[in-house]
Amino acid sequence: MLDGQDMAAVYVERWNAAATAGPAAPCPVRNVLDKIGDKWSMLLVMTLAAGPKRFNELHREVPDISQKMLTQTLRDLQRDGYVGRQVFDTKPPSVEYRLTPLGQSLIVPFGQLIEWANRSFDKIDAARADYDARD
Amino acid sequence: MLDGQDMAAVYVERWNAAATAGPAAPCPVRNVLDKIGDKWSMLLVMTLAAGPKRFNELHREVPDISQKMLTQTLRDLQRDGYVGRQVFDTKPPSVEYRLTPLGQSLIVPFGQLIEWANRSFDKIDAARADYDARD
DNA sequence: GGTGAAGATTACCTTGAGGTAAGTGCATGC
DNA sequence: GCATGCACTTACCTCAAGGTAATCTTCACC
Repeated sequence: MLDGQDMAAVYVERWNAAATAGPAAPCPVRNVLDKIGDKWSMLLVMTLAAGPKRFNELHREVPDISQKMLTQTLRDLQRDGYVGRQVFDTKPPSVEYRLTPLGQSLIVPFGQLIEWANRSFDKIDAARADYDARD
Repeated sequence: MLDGQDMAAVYVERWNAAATAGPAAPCPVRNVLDKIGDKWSMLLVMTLAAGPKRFNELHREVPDISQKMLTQTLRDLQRDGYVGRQVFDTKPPSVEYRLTPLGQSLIVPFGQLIEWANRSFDKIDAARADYDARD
């Protein structure tokens, strides 16, 4: 297990390597961070963590997402191998989405981050109030 | 320690709580995710993990960032309590940025994510090639 | 008196993520 | 025959993140 400094070095190094290699060779870290940073990917992954769901079922559980973004985010997650899509030949055809093993494995480190966020939010909030109080 | 399902439940629940409470009550997770997802915050945090640095020193180590974004990202990180800013009364005045204990504590869960990303990129890449091969 | 470094700030512009709203094809229920 | 549900697709629009480039102030050096 790496410590903080080594981790930082690996990250910065990889990043710079990708930057000098041009946009054709994307940084693995940036790649994952883009998914994590976008508005819906991780919410869908976490929603699917409870088990496989169908399109409209997902839409009901995450009501704020538009159909367009639900389709698009699901496609992206599928392309990257985080979720699998299975069409059942019923009438009307139904489609089921479920996490792949890769998608499930993301939940572990992402979960650590969630825990950190929940633990630390008080401090962040206090820091903000403090900062804003000094003009 | 929570397992995947519980983690998911906490995340989705918090998210929904924040959504129904309106934009006035932001989700702690989204809050942290926004920093992690933006283009420069985590790169600066990781660069500062190696030790305190001055403004132009940071600019030299992260050459792709514009002065504007360096200033702005540093301000945001400072406001949230991730980094501290110390002005030395030399001539010309020099300014030093360093991680706070809160900022240092972020490196742990974030580092797990970096390791996951590096470990998993081959699979993601393979999944993409596979997906793209099927039109 | 001109140049350069440090640490910014400002005005302006581009790009793309995401939202809105409408439409599609097919089937069942009333 | 009309409405409704499912799983999308398409066209259009908005807004904010981020980039570019110029400018500022203070001091030291030559």
